[in-house]
Amino acid sequence: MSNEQSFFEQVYEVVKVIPYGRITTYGAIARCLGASGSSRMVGWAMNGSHVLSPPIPAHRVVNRKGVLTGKHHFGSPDAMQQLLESEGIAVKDDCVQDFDRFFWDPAKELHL
DNA sequence: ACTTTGACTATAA
DNA sequence: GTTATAGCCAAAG
Repeated sequence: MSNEQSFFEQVYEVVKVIPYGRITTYGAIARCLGASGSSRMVGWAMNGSHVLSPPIPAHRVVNRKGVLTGKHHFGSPDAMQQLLESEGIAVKDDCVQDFDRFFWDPAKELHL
Protein backbone atom coordinates (compact mmCIF):
# COMPACT_ATOMS: atom_id res chain seq x y z
CA MET A 1 0.00 0.00 0.00
CA SER A 2 1.34 3.36 -0.81
CA ASN A 3 1.29 5.91 1.91
CA GLU A 4 2.63 8.52 -0.45
CA GLN A 5 -0.11 11.02 0.20
CA SER A 6 0.40 14.41 -1.26
CA PHE A 7 0.63 17.41 0.99
CA PHE A 8 -2.98 18.16 0.16
CA GLU A 9 -4.19 14.76 1.29
CA GLN A 10 -2.28 15.09 4.52
CA VAL A 11 -4.03 18.36 5.16
CA TYR A 12 -7.39 16.78 4.44
CA GLU A 13 -6.69 14.05 6.97
CA VAL A 14 -5.97 16.56 9.68
CA VAL A 15 -8.96 18.76 8.92
CA LYS A 16 -11.22 15.72 8.91
CA VAL A 17 -10.21 14.88 12.46
CA ILE A 18 -11.01 18.30 13.83
CA PRO A 19 -13.60 17.66 16.56
CA TYR A 20 -17.01 19.28 16.49
CA GLY A 21 -17.11 22.78 17.89
CA ARG A 22 -13.37 23.23 17.48
CA ILE A 23 -11.23 25.25 15.11
CA THR A 24 -7.60 25.38 14.12
CA THR A 25 -5.26 27.48 12.05
CA TYR A 26 -3.48 26.94 8.75
CA GLY A 27 -0.10 27.26 10.39
CA ALA A 28 -0.99 24.68 13.03
CA ILE A 29 -1.98 22.15 10.40
CA ALA A 30 1.11 22.77 8.31
CA ARG A 31 3.22 22.56 11.42
CA CYS A 32 1.59 19.26 12.35
CA LEU A 33 2.60 17.90 8.97
CA GLY A 34 6.15 18.98 9.56
CA ALA A 35 5.82 21.73 6.99
CA SER A 36 5.70 24.74 9.26
CA GLY A 37 5.76 27.74 7.01
CA SER A 38 3.64 26.13 4.33
CA SER A 39 0.52 27.61 5.86
CA ARG A 40 -0.50 28.87 2.42
CA MET A 41 -0.40 25.37 1.04
CA VAL A 42 -2.93 24.35 3.68
CA GLY A 43 -5.31 27.03 2.54
CA TRP A 44 -4.70 26.10 -1.05
CA ALA A 45 -5.39 22.50 -0.25
CA MET A 46 -8.78 23.58 0.99
CA ASN A 47 -9.34 25.10 -2.39
CA GLY A 48 -9.93 21.60 -3.68
CA SER A 49 -11.72 20.45 -0.56
CA HIS A 50 -15.10 20.98 -2.18
CA VAL A 51 -14.35 18.33 -4.78
CA LEU A 52 -13.66 15.74 -2.12
CA SER A 53 -16.11 13.06 -1.19
CA PRO A 54 -17.15 13.86 1.44
CA PRO A 55 -16.08 17.50 1.71
CA ILE A 56 -13.98 18.35 4.73
CA PRO A 57 -15.05 20.81 7.45
CA ALA A 58 -13.01 23.66 6.05
CA HIS A 59 -15.16 26.09 8.02
CA ARG A 60 -13.25 24.96 11.10
CA VAL A 61 -10.02 26.25 9.65
CA VAL A 62 -9.26 29.91 10.13
CA ASN A 63 -6.19 32.08 10.01
CA ARG A 64 -3.97 32.82 12.97
CA LYS A 65 -6.12 35.71 14.12
CA GLY A 66 -9.30 33.66 14.03
CA VAL A 67 -10.53 35.57 11.01
CA LEU A 68 -12.65 33.72 8.48
CA THR A 69 -10.29 34.54 5.66
CA GLY A 70 -11.63 31.87 3.36
CA LYS A 71 -15.31 32.49 3.82
CA HIS A 72 -15.52 33.71 0.25
CA HIS A 73 -14.55 30.29 -0.99
CA PHE A 74 -17.72 28.74 0.36
CA GLY A 75 -20.99 28.60 -1.49
CA SER A 76 -22.01 31.81 0.23
CA PRO A 77 -19.82 34.38 1.97
CA ASP A 78 -21.79 33.82 5.15
CA ALA A 79 -21.88 30.03 4.96
CA MET A 80 -18.67 29.69 6.96
CA GLN A 81 -19.88 31.92 9.76
CA GLN A 82 -23.22 30.18 9.87
CA LEU A 83 -21.52 26.81 10.17
CA LEU A 84 -19.27 27.97 12.99
CA GLU A 85 -22.14 29.52 14.91
CA SER A 86 -24.07 26.34 14.34
CA GLU A 87 -21.34 24.49 16.21
CA GLY A 88 -21.46 26.85 19.16
CA ILE A 89 -18.61 29.09 18.01
CA ALA A 90 -19.34 32.79 18.26
CA VAL A 91 -18.34 34.78 15.21
CA LYS A 92 -18.37 38.55 15.04
CA ASP A 93 -17.29 40.69 12.12
CA ASP A 94 -15.79 37.62 10.42
CA CYS A 95 -13.69 37.02 13.52
CA VAL A 96 -13.99 34.07 15.87
CA GLN A 97 -14.68 35.13 19.43
CA ASP A 98 -12.78 33.27 22.17
CA PHE A 99 -10.64 31.92 19.36
CA ASP A 100 -8.03 30.72 21.80
CA ARG A 101 -10.71 28.82 23.69
CA PHE A 102 -11.93 26.93 20.62
CA PHE A 103 -8.49 26.50 19.15
CA TRP A 104 -7.62 22.86 18.54
CA ASP A 105 -3.97 22.05 17.97
CA PRO A 106 -3.53 18.95 15.75
CA ALA A 107 0.12 18.72 16.73
CA LYS A 108 -0.98 18.11 20.31
CA GLU A 109 -4.28 16.29 19.97
CA LEU A 110 -3.11 14.22 17.06
CA HIS A 111 -0.68 11.45 17.90
CA LEU A 112 1.65 11.70 15.00
C1' DA B 1 11.06 23.37 -17.03
C1' DC B 2 9.61 28.16 -15.76
C1' DT B 3 6.23 31.36 -13.99
C1' DT B 4 2.34 32.50 -11.24
C1' DT B 5 -0.47 31.85 -7.49
C1' DG B 6 -2.48 31.53 -3.05
C1' DA B 7 -8.22 30.54 2.35
C1' DC B 8 -0.68 32.56 5.68
C1' DT B 9 2.45 34.84 8.90
C1' DA B 10 5.59 38.19 10.59
C1' DT B 11 7.92 42.35 10.41
C1' DA B 12 8.57 47.23 8.72
C1' DA B 13 7.18 51.71 7.68
C1' DG C 1 -3.55 51.63 14.10
C1' DT C 2 -3.37 50.57 9.33
C1' DT C 3 -1.04 49.43 5.09
C1' DA C 4 3.03 47.44 2.53
C1' DT C 5 6.33 44.25 1.81
C1' DA C 6 8.99 40.10 2.35
C1' DG C 7 9.48 35.13 3.39
C1' DC C 8 7.55 30.90 2.89
C1' DC C 9 6.60 26.47 0.00
C1' DA C 10 4.10 23.35 -2.85
C1' DA C 11 0.82 22.76 -6.70
C1' DA C 12 -1.37 24.47 -11.02
C1' DG C 13 -0.97 26.84 -15.50
